[in-house]
Amino acid sequence: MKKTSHSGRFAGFMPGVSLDCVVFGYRDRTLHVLLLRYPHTEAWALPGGFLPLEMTMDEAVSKILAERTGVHDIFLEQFHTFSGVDRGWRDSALSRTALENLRPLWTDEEWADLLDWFDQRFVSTAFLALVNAQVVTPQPDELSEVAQWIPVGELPPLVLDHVHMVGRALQHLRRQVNYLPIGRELLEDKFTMSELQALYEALLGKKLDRGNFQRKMMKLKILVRHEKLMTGAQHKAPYLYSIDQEAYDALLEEGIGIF
Amino acid sequence: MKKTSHSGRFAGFMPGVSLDCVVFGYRDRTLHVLLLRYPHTEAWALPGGFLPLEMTMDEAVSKILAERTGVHDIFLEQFHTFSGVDRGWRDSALSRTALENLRPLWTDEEWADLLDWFDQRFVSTAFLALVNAQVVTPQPDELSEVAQWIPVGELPPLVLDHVHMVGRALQHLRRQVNYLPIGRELLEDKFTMSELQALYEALLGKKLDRGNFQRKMMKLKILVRHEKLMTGAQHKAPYLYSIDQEAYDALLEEGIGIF
DNA sequence: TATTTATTGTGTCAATAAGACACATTAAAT
DNA sequence: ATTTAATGTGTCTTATTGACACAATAAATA
Repeated sequence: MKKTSHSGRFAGFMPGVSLDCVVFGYRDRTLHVLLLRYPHTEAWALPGGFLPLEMTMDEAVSKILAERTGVHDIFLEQFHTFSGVDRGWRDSALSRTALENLRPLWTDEEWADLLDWFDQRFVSTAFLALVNAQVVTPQPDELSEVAQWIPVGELPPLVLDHVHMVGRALQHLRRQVNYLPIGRELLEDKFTMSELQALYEALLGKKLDRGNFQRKMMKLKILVRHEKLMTGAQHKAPYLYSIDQEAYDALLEEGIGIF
Repeated sequence: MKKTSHSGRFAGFMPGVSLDCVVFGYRDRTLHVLLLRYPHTEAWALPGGFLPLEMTMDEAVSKILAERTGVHDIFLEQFHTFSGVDRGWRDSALSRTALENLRPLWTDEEWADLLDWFDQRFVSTAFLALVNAQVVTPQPDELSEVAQWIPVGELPPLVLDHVHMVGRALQHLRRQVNYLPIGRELLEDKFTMSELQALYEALLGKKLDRGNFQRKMMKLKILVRHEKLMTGAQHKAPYLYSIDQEAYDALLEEGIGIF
């Protein structure tokens, strides 16, 4: 197969093709997104990167996420490919500044190479993932100053069309809820019923009836009840539950409609 | 924005990026796919093409479909981006032959240019559409010998990973049925209830109860009943129905769960 | 003309699910 | 011992689903 025409640092990547990750994390009863901040700016971005010639997107996106944030071994699902005509780093002041602040990291030659690469229009395929934000602590890479969980309701300025990407990812997720029992990836191994309910309420953006929620979840037969959790709070101690992996997988096969 | 490095015939396109259309048509109570056959071969393909630098994918895919098949003004929805490492025309004997049979159409110079272009690895975003196969008659373009409706159950050999694309499109469609009342695009303006039922059965691949189907569709309040259809057959004449556009659009806003 | 045939519109009935809310339980504070 | 706040569970009404029955009817047949 023909080699790309780009040389230097980016010779091994498909030109004009990029990947971005919308990683949702759950913490403090709120849905968060994993964002990177570029040095010396207010410009944040989704973790993303480019497609190596010898990798599929699914392979590449896992690698990119691990390299840029340290987050690894999670399930990423493609949800949309963004192809705006002006999808390029030169297009907005925000992304241009973010790029220029990286200047000190490279030699003149590298910088010219890099500018050339970033001057392209990129078509970007976006992936979606769910993790437990209490357990997963992202680490920024050399390109970013901060890697952080940000509540979806309080998004800072993002480069390119990344705000739009987060919106589409949320929309996709809310539809998914009807097909897949979500929770395993976002919560601790053991959790209370009200924690699970709070998660669904955060995802769906609406209140649910407590009694009905409990009945509905138990009828799925994927929850196992464990010992009670003694929090020290002045009320009845809730049971802890966990997800039965086998039953869960079996349910995924059929697909279900809840809510 | 930086220009692509390709010259000649393909200078105006994003390198390594392509688009494909899975157009489903309904006819004879069977779901069909629109396919093109390349000259002097048994190699069929989905209508596809490349992404012009100045177009979004949504704009480009409509243009491509119109140019390659004459099918225009239909709603195409992106459903997946395929990124196999070996997605290239040189990868399989079938697609290589299909390409070589086009040799007579070009001069030596054009041919070299073309080979160079087709030697790339392509990342392809696939779109999905629904039309009434009785009304829409596809016309092949200069690259293809035949443009034809083929039943989804009888797919011929397809180039690249196009079989896989059709499979994913079908899967996507079956999930969509749960959210959107499909039918408007696939049937005539007026149709009988059993025609509508047959369509759903073709899409879902399973039989549905006649009485319950009728009740369920009527409860959606998007069907308008018209005069009876006198076919001349020896049985009670069925009513004709059509879809109330306003009610239909309103329902799309909310989203529904049926079946 | 009366009867048969194939298909259609609608009705019924039991089983199941959804939504709203009530009530008793319980760990800790008072 | 009583109160408090949250939890587990039950109940009741209303919708929804799935399976099936039955009458209506346009044309063919006798």
